Amino acid sequence: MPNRLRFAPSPTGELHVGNARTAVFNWLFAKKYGGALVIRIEDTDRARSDSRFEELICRNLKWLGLDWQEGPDCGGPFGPYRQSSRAAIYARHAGSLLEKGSAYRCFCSEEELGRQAREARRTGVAWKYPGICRSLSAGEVAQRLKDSHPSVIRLRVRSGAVAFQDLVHGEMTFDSAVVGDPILVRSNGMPTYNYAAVVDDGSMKISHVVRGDDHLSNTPRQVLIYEALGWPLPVFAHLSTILGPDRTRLSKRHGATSLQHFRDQGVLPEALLNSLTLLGWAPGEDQSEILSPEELVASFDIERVSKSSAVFDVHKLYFFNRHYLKACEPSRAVEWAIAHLRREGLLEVVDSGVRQWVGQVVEAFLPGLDHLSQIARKAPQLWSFEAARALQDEGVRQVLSLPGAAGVVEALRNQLAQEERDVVREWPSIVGSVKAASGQKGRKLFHPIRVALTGRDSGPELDKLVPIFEGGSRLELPHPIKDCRARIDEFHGAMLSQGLTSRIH
RNA sequence: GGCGCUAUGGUGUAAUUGGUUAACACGCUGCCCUCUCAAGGCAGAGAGUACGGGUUCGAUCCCCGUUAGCGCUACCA
Repeated sequence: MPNRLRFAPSPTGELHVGNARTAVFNWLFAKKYGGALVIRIEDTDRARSDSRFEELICRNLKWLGLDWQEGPDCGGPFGPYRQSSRAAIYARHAGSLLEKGSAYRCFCSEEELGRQAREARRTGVAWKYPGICRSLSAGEVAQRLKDSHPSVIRLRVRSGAVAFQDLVHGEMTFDSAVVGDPILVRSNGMPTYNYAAVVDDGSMKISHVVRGDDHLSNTPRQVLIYEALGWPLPVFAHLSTILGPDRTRLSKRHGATSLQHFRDQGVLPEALLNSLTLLGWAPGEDQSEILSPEELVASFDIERVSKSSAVFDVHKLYFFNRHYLKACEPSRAVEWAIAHLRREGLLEVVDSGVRQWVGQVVEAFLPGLDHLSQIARKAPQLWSFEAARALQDEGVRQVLSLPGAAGVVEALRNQLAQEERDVVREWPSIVGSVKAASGQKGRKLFHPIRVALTGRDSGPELDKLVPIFEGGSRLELPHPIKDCRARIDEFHGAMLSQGLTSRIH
């Protein structure tokens, strides 16, 4: 029964899909059994670490919907939760390991060992630390220390088999003979990853270590450290790697993979969560893949997690996002759209009228949007209606070449010329009159109307578009919206100047 | 070089853990609906389970090899 889980990111970059999935699995596993999740920041590599990333990572995890009980932001009984502030703890345990003889000081030079390793590699021979300093006497050690020889602390690896339990790979066994005595503490006093991770997981009483399978080969080394420390072993679960479409490890090269990016795009957190959970895991046969956070927690089973690597497919994420976008409370999408349109400079002062209007826009354009930031792009007919340019469009020209099309445009213009008509309320009757005057119906009626009013041959229903045009035109917007009369006049004028109405009469 | 992990349609996964016409979702194609696109509904194409050997009456499933990809083999994490 898991009672303490952990997610331990390095603050060396933004949180991307692969790491986020590890966090999600930890969270789901903890949630499912009522365990605690702790966030620990692995910043022993000072050169690459940046606290800016730490903050960003936590913010993005929260946005995703995850929560944790202990961490750098909220403290907890096993802190501190940043490795950079735990130096004393690592030093203390290293000291006792040294005292027990489970570890020893090594004065071998980094350059010399590196040379040997490279040489061995070149000649195709297996190489591990030969144990030169293993049997230095206490006196020798003291003397070299006094002469301030740089030294590292190494674990004295015992011989024999090393075994541990892995929830996704099963029982794992390695031969300790293949691992050279690993360095625990570097010559600059900083702990190495394997050592710090063990000291932290052990002292934080982590019961289940759920992490990427790039650590699988490190685990025997870590198990040996647990043993030396005399600590009980946690249960492990090594998760497969997440790959990009080209089947290489997901990275910046694949572009948009950070959570922040998807968040900025207007992807809903529940969609990302759903999509991330399906990377290497699937619900039972009879269950839908569309699962709310609560359902995910209930269904998740870490022992059903796949052992093989998974390609992250952004199309499937968008599929989930379209679904959740349609299902979510409209006001959520509207508020998001308002914020986005503001960033784009298409909105300034937002009063209730504007809010209501954006609501209409969202309702009309939402079906078919992968994510909300597409809204301005998918609705160009609102802000950029240019009749002259529209007439260059192949699709538009095709519509206008329909027999009677020019007559429809003409009739619509005549109808709208009547100033007293309320375009929105009387739209059905306006269409009726155009129908009567032009003698066209069905697509031959609606297509020319659509083209004349929107400049495009496709888009949401005219019944939805007309109120958006009319309403939008009365709003104070940085980029004014043209109303139907302005549109038809401009379009008709452009047709005239291009000689497209000459054959009507 | 050594050690380890992995391998089911294009993608993610299923297959009561040896008996199925190998299932579902995304994507793709087509049809219906419809003023158009999208949405929605319906249908279809697409794998014989990396390859080769075993074991078995029978292997996606068990065993052994091979190949490929990946990881570790660092005073990176």
